[in-house]
Amino acid sequence: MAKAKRGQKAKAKKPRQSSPSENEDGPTDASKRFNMAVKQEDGDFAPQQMGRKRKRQDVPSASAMVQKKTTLKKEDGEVSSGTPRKRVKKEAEEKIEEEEEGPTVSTKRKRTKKEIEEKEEGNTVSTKRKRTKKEIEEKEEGNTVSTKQKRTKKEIEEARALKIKKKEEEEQQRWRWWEEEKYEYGVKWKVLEHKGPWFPPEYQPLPKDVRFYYDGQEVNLSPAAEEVALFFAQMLDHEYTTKEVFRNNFFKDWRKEMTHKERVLIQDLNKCDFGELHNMHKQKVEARKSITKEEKLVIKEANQKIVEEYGFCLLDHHRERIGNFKIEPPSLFRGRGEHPKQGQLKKRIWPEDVIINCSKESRIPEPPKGHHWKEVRHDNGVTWLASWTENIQGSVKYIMLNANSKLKGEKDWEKYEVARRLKSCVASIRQHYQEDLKSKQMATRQRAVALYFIDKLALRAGNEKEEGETADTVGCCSLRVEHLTLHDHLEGDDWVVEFDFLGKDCIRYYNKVPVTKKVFKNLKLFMENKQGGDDVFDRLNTGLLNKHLSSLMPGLTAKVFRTYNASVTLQQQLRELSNMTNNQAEKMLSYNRANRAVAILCNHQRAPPKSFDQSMANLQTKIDARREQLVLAKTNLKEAKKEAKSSSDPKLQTVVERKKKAVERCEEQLLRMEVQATDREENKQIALGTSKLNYLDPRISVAWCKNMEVPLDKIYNKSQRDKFAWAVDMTERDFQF
DNA sequence: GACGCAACTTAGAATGCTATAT
DNA sequence: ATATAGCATTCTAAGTTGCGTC
Repeated sequence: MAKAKRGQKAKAKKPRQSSPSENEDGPTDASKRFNMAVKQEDGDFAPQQMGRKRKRQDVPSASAMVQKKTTLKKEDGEVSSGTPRKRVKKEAEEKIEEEEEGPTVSTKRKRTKKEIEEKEEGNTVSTKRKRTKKEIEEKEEGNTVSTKQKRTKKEIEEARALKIKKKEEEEQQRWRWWEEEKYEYGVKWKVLEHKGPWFPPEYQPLPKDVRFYYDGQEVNLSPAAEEVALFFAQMLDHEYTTKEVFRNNFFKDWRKEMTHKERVLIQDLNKCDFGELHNMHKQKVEARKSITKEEKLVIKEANQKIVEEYGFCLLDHHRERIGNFKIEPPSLFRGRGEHPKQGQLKKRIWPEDVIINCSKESRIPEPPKGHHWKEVRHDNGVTWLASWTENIQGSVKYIMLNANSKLKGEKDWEKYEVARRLKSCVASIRQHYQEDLKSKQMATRQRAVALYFIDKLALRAGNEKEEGETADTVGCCSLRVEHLTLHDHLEGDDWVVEFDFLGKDCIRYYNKVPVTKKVFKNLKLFMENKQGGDDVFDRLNTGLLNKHLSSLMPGLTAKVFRTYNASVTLQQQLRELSNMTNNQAEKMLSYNRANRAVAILCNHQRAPPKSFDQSMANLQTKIDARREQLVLAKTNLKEAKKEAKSSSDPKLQTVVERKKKAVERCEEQLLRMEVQATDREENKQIALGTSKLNYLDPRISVAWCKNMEVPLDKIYNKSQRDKFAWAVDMTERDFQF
């Protein structure tokens, strides 16, 4: 069934071939401009945000990159507050460039202390550590009973020993797969054994006193209908349940789960009263919050048991953690953005739906009692342990290994090696697509412009999507005319392309980019005589693009450019921003700034935290209070000065000094808080984690830590260190991406 | 070369946990 | 002792890519 795809290439009107003269740019400013950009560093064409744009921030009239990329999501007709906010943001950013350390210092300091303690005392349970700390204090005060002291000392020692032992054990157990020879192509493992996935518990019907009403009348729902009703009731506080599409999809699927009788009765969602179900759920959540320590421990231990049993597998004689060993429980589908399928029932997965993959000679996992697997296969050409087909999109879901596993790590390493290979040939590739901008073939020109965007702006490839199956999002190749606005001149720049579209996860990409004359002219040509809904690149798709790329360099695809430009940007920014003479907090600041530059380049955003406005307001009241305090301190100082002048008492002079100090301290604190506020505002919508985890070659960071003498755990937490163990182990300080 | 699907990476939101502030 | 903030972890949706098929 060939469903209509948005922007059918065949339908799009064929743009006429341009005459050569029309596109002959000649050695104009355009090419000079481009060359300038190309010349960034090591002959690298620095990506737009960090290269050209960032530089231009210094020019007063130029607006900062951050502000250009307005980050609001386009949802529910929420209008992105473009300009007014931008101004604020720009000032904010400039300040941060100088002062960001305020908040960073404080949080970092805290962590440092904590971590030092961890190091010294061993990886003890927090309660233990707390007690120890307390007791040390008591000891210092000389208030403690001697027996207690002794125990404390002993405890500390024991804990320390335990930690060291544990660390050693961990190190010893770590599979140093990166020192082993790789398997032949296509072979992912030789032996794979596991227990199969963990299944969520079956539905437990509600107690009788929790009732559902239809049209004011109590209805005793069948278990199947009740389960689905509860999914909806649990979400009542969520915005989803107010959306028309969500409600309709839910209601339609819910009715499918009803008995005939129920279906006849329940015809209108608006007449459904889920109040008691909703309240029960809320109470449960509350109850969970206020349980005792003991109960918490019991739950924790039960969870640990599950992890112990199902959370690991044996891969080629090494115990490896599984990333997602739990079968996804049934629920209402929560698509991102305006997803046409939001609210549909995501059905319960039974063992009968699940395919198991393991080695022949291993112990085959046992299906839950009374059930059987859909299939057991032994395919060592794939990495998954189990899979099932999900009912919303009909796509396959997999159970795979954790990021710290060999299978994932090796692939990750490979990814960065491919990106590094791109580094050595990126110059010629750029030259190549510059040439292609003048091609007689429309398809070639389109490919060249698309590549230019992918390289310069780190856009994703942009596959075609089936209309009506997913939210309407695009990437580079699937850009439509309505997503671009061409400006011959804009804000002092020539040939500016204004991008405004929803990308992956319905994250808005908004950017105004000065491009070369050739690119600009080509775009005009591509968009000529087209409607807003037509594809800009009607002769291009990701397959064609990637085919071309792989002919330029083995393994090269569109997404390699993202990895490459992200990593290169990090390295360059680190070199530019960090300084050995800085203190640790300042070094951390430069690292985070470099990281942030990449996040901006890759357009990694998050929704502002729920409590954002509140915590912002709290901070503001603190600032106001401090400000008042400062005024008071200043008047006090004046008074003191006056008195000191009119009297010859030398004591008064010291009073003046003291008051002066107080004013200074107050000013300092005020500044720090203001910077913190600015920083928080700035980071409101920027997510650093994704780039750190997926785009930045960890060896750059490891080498930086070594060179800067910053402990690695300042930039990578435990799981990140585990994921990047290969890089931590092999990277020397002279590593260059 | 278009298409569909399998397999895998990348993504932000939701939730959980812990240290710190009150 | 409790509330809160902020980071870590979990969850699963949403991308990219390659391959087989016609």
